[in-house]
Amino acid sequence: MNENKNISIKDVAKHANVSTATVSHVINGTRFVSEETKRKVHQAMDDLNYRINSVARSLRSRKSHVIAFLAPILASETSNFFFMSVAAGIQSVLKQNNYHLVLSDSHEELEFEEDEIRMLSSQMIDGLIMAPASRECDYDQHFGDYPVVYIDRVPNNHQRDSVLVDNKTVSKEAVQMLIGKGHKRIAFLSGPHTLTTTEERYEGYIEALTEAGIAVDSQLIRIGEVTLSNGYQLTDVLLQHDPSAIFVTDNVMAMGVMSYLQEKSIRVPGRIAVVAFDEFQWTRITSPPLTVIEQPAFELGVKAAEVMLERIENANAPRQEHRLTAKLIVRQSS
Amino acid sequence: MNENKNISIKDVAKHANVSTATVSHVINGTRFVSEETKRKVHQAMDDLNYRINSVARSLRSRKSHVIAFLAPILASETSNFFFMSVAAGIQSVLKQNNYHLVLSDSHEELEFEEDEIRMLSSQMIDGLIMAPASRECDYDQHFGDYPVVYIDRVPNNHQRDSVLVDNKTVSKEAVQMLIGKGHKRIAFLSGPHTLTTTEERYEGYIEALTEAGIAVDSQLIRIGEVTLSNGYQLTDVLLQHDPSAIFVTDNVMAMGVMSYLQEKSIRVPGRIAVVAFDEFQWTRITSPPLTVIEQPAFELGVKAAEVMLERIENANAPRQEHRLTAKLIVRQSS
DNA sequence: GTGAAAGCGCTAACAA
DNA sequence: TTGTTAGCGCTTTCAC
Repeated sequence: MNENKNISIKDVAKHANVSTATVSHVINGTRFVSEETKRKVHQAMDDLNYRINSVARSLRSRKSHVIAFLAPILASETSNFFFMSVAAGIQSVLKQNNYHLVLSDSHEELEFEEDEIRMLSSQMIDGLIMAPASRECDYDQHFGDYPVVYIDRVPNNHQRDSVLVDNKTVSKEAVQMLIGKGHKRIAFLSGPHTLTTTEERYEGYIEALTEAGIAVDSQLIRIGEVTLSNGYQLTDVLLQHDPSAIFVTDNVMAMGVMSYLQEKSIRVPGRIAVVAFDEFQWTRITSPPLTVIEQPAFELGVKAAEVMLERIENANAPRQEHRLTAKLIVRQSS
Repeated sequence: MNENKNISIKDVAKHANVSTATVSHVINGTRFVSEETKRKVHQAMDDLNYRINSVARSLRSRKSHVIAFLAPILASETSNFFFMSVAAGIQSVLKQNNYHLVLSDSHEELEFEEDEIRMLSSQMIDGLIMAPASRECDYDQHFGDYPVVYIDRVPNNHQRDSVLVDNKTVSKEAVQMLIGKGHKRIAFLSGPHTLTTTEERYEGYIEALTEAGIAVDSQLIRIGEVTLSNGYQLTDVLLQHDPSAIFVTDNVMAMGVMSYLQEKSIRVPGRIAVVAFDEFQWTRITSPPLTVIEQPAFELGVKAAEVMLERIENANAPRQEHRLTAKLIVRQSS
């Protein structure tokens, strides 16, 4: 296929009349080499079309300069965009620091996730950034000897660095905004509380109500599988309890909500106001455009990568937990 | 962090009182080992919590069992979902065959792409599946000594396997459907023809018109940057030329179209019909729900992975070009 | 300023 | 049925 068959550092050394050590040092800048020798080596590398074999390099140096990102990126069209933005953020700082990113999918399922961790652990990675699929799992027993940074969510009782969104604060803010507009019966629609994120959003909702002296009505709280059709059905159920607003903590469910309201010609926000999580392009073209909470996905990735690199530098630095602020974007649906 | 410091095959061998060769063969099933010995070896591996070092394994065996997928996965929230579905398809067959998938982002930019190819080529991959960002580039000079399968699009004059969507046929079908409903002035809105996909869709459009004896009106054809706002603006321009239908070959532009029509309260399909590319969940919740062309993204990935594995098996098999059929989903917008 | 050589953890040819 | 050992391509210590 290509003439770059098996050109090794040895061939380059021979061609340039130097030792392999010198070639290696030229490549890595790890010790002084005279200009003249450098020139010869570069010449030889060009002539032979030499490409470093980073597998051999990793084996010897015990560093791969590869960071893995494990998240439910293939799971659904919504979660995948959030995590892809996170990935883009991670990538941007890794690239600057000469690290590489490997994306790995967890399917949001524990079993898949463990498989991937096993695989990654044997591939020699220098670090793992992950959005755990479960709070309950004891991940530590699966990890290899590399730093781990949790992103977006964390498992219970973990001892690692983490970079999270301040879900509670922004959820509270959103609900308070609704309360400020006179809403008293505010429904809460979300996926199961198996993730710390969902739980935190719930807490924000409860706190806003409580502080405003509004009684929490369990009829207005619905938890269910995160699908469009489930959002649709639960909206139907919720409407029987006469809410004047719905706070949906998931984007896909929000589509279900909107499709229900549209189909039944229920006026938004006249009859019912809607606030949803996540800013996607489609939230601007619903009728009316949606009020949403925009999560700093890219920045989450940037921060996580920064934390990772710091951790690699200094294994003993104190543990960090970062909370990034999300932004409420008020549009016509509320 | 973890007690699995440096357990090698050697430690296992010592612990089990066998040779490293035996351990290796137990792991890989590459030659007969007595049950008794196998048991001892497994025992030792468990005791020591041994994990294979696949870097060493790759170095020695010159196979990594890793396939890379290079595509514009981080570029935009739309393209990314298409390619993530492709990735899921690839993943599903690789997993069954004990291969691993590494996702790599091209940003839809040649420079990024070359960077990634360079990096991948030094990482010892067994194959590369890619959606080239450009038709013009001579990719072959960048590739290493592994098979390459093009997916979704191909560069000019390539000599590789490819797995593509039958864009022309389905586009033609869509336009014919519009013609069948009496439309004569059908607008065509797309991104630049730098990708084979866009070009093929254009050909389908032209062919449908021509065969129906409808003159092609260049005023009804608009090419532009693939963004929501550009879709919005070009719709405004197009409407000055009185089309009764719009065929948009890109999903993000379609959002722009819909947002314009909605904002100006233009009836769909009464005043203007809309057909767009790609089936996303949001296309079901626009008013009215969109008629779209659904690409077999997952199947594309499956096929590409299959072709790749065949190619790895047999480097000299004849070159394959596969065309998968896309599906027109007629909903209320047309 | 540069070279020789050991060895990372594994696989596989050869030997027994 | 199993063991011995060379060597994959690189980095890095030690020596000069």
